[in-house]
Amino acid sequence: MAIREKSKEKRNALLKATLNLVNNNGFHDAPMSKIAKMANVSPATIYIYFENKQDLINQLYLELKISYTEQAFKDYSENMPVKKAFELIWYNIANYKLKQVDEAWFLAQCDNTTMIDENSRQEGLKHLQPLLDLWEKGQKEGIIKDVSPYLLYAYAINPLAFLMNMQKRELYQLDKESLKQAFQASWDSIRI
Amino acid sequence: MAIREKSKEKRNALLKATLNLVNNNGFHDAPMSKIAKMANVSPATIYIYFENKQDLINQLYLELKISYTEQAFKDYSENMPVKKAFELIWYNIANYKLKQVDEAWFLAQCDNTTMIDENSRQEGLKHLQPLLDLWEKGQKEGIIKDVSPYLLYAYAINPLAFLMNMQKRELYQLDKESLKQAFQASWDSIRI
Amino acid sequence: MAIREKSKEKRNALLKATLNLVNNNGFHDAPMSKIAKMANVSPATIYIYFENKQDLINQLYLELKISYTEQAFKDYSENMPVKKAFELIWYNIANYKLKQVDEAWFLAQCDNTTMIDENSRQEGLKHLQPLLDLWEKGQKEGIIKDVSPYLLYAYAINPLAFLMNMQKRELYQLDKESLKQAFQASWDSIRI
Amino acid sequence: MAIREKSKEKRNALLKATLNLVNNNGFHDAPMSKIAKMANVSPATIYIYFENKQDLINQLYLELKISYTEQAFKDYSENMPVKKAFELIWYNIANYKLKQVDEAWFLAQCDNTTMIDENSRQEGLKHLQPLLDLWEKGQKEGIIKDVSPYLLYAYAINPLAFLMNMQKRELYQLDKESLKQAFQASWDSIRI
DNA sequence: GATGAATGAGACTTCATTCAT
DNA sequence: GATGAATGAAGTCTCATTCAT
Repeated sequence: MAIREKSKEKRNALLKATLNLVNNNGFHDAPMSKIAKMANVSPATIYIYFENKQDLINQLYLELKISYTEQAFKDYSENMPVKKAFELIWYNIANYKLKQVDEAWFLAQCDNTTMIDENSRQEGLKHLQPLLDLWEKGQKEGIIKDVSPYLLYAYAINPLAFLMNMQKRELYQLDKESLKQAFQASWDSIRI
Repeated sequence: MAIREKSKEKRNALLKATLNLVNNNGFHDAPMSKIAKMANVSPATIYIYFENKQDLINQLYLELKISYTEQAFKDYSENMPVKKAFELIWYNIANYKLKQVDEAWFLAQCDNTTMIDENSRQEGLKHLQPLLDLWEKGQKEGIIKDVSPYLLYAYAINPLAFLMNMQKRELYQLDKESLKQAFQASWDSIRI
Repeated sequence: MAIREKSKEKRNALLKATLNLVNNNGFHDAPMSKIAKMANVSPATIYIYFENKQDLINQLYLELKISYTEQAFKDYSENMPVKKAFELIWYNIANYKLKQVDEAWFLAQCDNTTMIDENSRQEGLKHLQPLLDLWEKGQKEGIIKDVSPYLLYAYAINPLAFLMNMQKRELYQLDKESLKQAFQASWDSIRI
Repeated sequence: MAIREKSKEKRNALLKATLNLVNNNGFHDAPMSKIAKMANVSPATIYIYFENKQDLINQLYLELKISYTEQAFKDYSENMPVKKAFELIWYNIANYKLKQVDEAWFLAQCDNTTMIDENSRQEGLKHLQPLLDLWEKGQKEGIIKDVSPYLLYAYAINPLAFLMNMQKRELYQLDKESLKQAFQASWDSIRI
């Protein structure tokens, strides 16, 4: 009665292969056949783990988004002082984008593209709530500008994506010093 | 000349159709046949005006990029005071992204994707030189932080792309007041 | 014996599932996986009971054909008078087609299609021999037209398949009265 | 401005190839690739002439059905006496089934199968109306049994399909004499 | 015996591009 | 220059069957 079980390994290999191919070749030219080959399975096997290509992409997106936000709020607790807390989260995010370049790059592509279902996108957004809460707290304390959280995000967090992009293209080097500069800019843009 | 005019019309119709289809359906699912249909020409006709699909996309990208930077430096002259000049350029860019949403959205997709040749991308970057020069001037005058122009761009300009994205998704409204807030954040992040 | 019983159950479930799927979806779109699911077994299990898909279909066909002819000759004995005997058999067949619509419909599909091996088809034909013998007897007695048994079958029996077909499509209603009419037509067509 | 036009020839070659393949191999195992090869075109070409496989089958069905009924009513005029008229139509149909064996066999498959859309089937039925009208006339004149036209069709016409089937399997030979016998049986079954 | 995972072959269909007019 | 037909190559996905437990 013991049978082969769906292996987490294979699933992960497929997700990883998808990530690599989409990153290097774009969503177009990341055919299922190549994904299968890269993951060392038959094309048909993909459909045991995922409903179809869209589902594969969606699941990858969600999984990465979750891992991303997990990292973002590592060591964070709600009763830290606002600036300290922001700094922590900011560096967490920066580190994620620096160390998990491929994952970050994939997420950026999804956010600027029609690749992802609106549903999955919505789902992915939810996980940032604690940061929004933190900003609200900061606004109440008179530390942070009283503007839309979207504006805050645009200046405090999103520029990291651009910098990472430039680094990936070897136009810019994100070292310790420039990280400090970047953080300073982020903070200056949102603090009162 | 009548013929040349007519040709220009067809070429433009093709570029416009491409823009629309890529924006709405993504680069995948923007087949040449649909582009042709939308531009009211035969698929074969596309190949009179463009070498192939990649060339079509590249040319569209460059054309938009040029129009974008033209707008960006409208009314700008090198001997304006730095902050005034920056404000002018910033609002020029903001207006472009607000009014030519589709064009701006297409450019954003290109910048976060493998759609475009590295060549064309380089080519597109050149046109921003005057802004870089302005920043350098500001740095010499001690008005602007002494950091990489990429960092300055990441904070001063790039956030607009994010805000526009949110506005397109109807999550955020870019009105006069919020534009003012955005400009303030931009300026705060790069000024000394 | 418990095991053998259980096995018989599974085999029957598979045959039944095949019947249903082929009837509703057609031979195409009756994949082994769906058959398995409908019979609540694993796809692999099918291959314990049947050699392959063709074998499954063939066996189903033969089984139904046997059950069909069993019904056809229920209560029949060779020394009944010809017309009485024919009436008995005719109504037996009619009842089968009326009550076991699905089975009858499946058989009709097989008889008009490449689904079935020529072998199995031959095998299925054999079981009608008693009817042919009856006709021969009737011919000798000068009651039934002296023509090929195929012709007799075409007029005496086969029309029931068409009527059943129409009934299945809800274009025609086979009630007591119309059965009587049909029998009369059958008899008129073959009697001298 | 003159361009290649969709050729009737190619369309016909495709329909013919489909007919042959479906007849010989069944609807399953009549893949588009084989159809294309048999018609000497590229698989992609099929989709210029037909929307998809279902459409190809549907169109083939309708075309054959029309040609079938055209033949059926050849030389027929409404003011012929009932029996003469019936005989004419009956022989027209018989001849069609004898001479256009493949076409007739394909139609029979469609009528006993899920291959065809219910829509196309309905469409195909319409064309038999004149025969129904003839029967109604015969009933008013007291020549033909006062029963449902479906019953009349089942006995007067449908047996030909069975006989043709047997002939195709070389179990029965439909020569002049047996045709006469068959017509007699048809007439006996429906006349008063 | 029974199973769910796994798969190679192949199904239908689409696409960028070329052909022939 | 302009076209619609035509196509080879390739894409996504399904299927009958086998594997490994």
